[in-house]
Amino acid sequence: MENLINYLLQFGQLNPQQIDLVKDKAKEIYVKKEEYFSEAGKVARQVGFMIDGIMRVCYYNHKGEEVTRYFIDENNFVVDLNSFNYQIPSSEYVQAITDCKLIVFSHSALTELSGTIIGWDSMVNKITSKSLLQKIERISPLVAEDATTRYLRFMERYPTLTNRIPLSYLASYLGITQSSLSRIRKNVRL
Amino acid sequence: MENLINYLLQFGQLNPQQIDLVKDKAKEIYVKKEEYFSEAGKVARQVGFMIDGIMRVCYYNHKGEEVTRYFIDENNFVVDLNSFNYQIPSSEYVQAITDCKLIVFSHSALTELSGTIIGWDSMVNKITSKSLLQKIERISPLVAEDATTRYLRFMERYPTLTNRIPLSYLASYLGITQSSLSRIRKNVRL
DNA sequence: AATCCTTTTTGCCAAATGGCAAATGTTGTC
DNA sequence: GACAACATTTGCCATTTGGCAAAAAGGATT
Repeated sequence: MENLINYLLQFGQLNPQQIDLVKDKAKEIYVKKEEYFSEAGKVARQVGFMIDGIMRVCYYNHKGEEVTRYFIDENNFVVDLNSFNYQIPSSEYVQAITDCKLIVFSHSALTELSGTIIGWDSMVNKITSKSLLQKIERISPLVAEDATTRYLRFMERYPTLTNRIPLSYLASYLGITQSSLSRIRKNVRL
Repeated sequence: MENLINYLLQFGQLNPQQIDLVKDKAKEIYVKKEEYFSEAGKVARQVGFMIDGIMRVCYYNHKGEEVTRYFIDENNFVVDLNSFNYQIPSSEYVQAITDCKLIVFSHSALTELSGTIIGWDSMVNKITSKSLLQKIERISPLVAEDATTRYLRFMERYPTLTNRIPLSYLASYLGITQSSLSRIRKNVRL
């Protein structure tokens, strides 16, 4: 819980009372490996803050292939924003890659915090835009660089992850086939 | 100006008084083709709402090549968010592709609106996250699909643009070379 | 250890894309 | 119209990546 509070304090001020308000609304949950935090076709009910573990966001493209859009690790929020904000059915899946522990808030809890804490909206604003911009920064270079570079960059960003996730997830994230990734790995090892 | 107000009203309510407040802070400017709306190394001073014209956001990758990250057309906000929000030097360029007319707000103007209009932050929130999500939605498929598909999708999204922008901008946006794009065009024409 | 199942690696060849340079086309200026 | 400057297309060939199927490697269960 302290992790979450520290994270929030980076984006604005909260007095002890307000911190208690936040804590009151928070709930700790666990999501087992392979299970979904939110699913396509359903409304995202909660926003989560990752305490432990890794998740991924994926969808099915027009060819029916599963594509991993991004990975989310500790000390980051995980949420299907479009679905959560407007409480409409989602078009993507958020799935635990490892066993995960997270702190969650329901939609109504956040609405209440927004009404109770002055400056809450501004904090949410900063957190949202920072995290979305980060995602863009991460995806963007994937378009312009060759596959080997993309793989190397991924290893820099998620050094501990590279060998803990299925090859297929990583390949679809990088926009290449499993075999290509396997070959690239071989070359990089040499 | 009406375009802007209508756009804003999609994301929240404003009474006539508040609309006047917004209009008071707004300023109309023109940016000529090829000129920059904001530049790498400088602090983004304003956020703009595109009335007329097209801009692009670009940066230089580690190989020194110019890469177009995205295009912005009419009835959308254009801003280097990271630089503008924190008033820090930017790392990318926002450049007019055609002559542009836009309505702009300074950073301080927005701060004032945030303090004056109840619900303003929440509107900004919605607009920001919607537009960033849209960018992600647009970039994401570029990673997974082949070059021809990317080009066709681009034409669907920006039908009027395809033949008005330099090949090089579009190629770098799609993550391919100019020659490849030229060849793809030829094939598509057939 | 033997079996089954899944994931990863590999081989083979085809298709897509890149790199480079020359040719062609376009635009604006005098 | 002639020219220069710039943008686009094309040819040639090398490199990268994909598609498919078989082999190898790893994991879990009995």
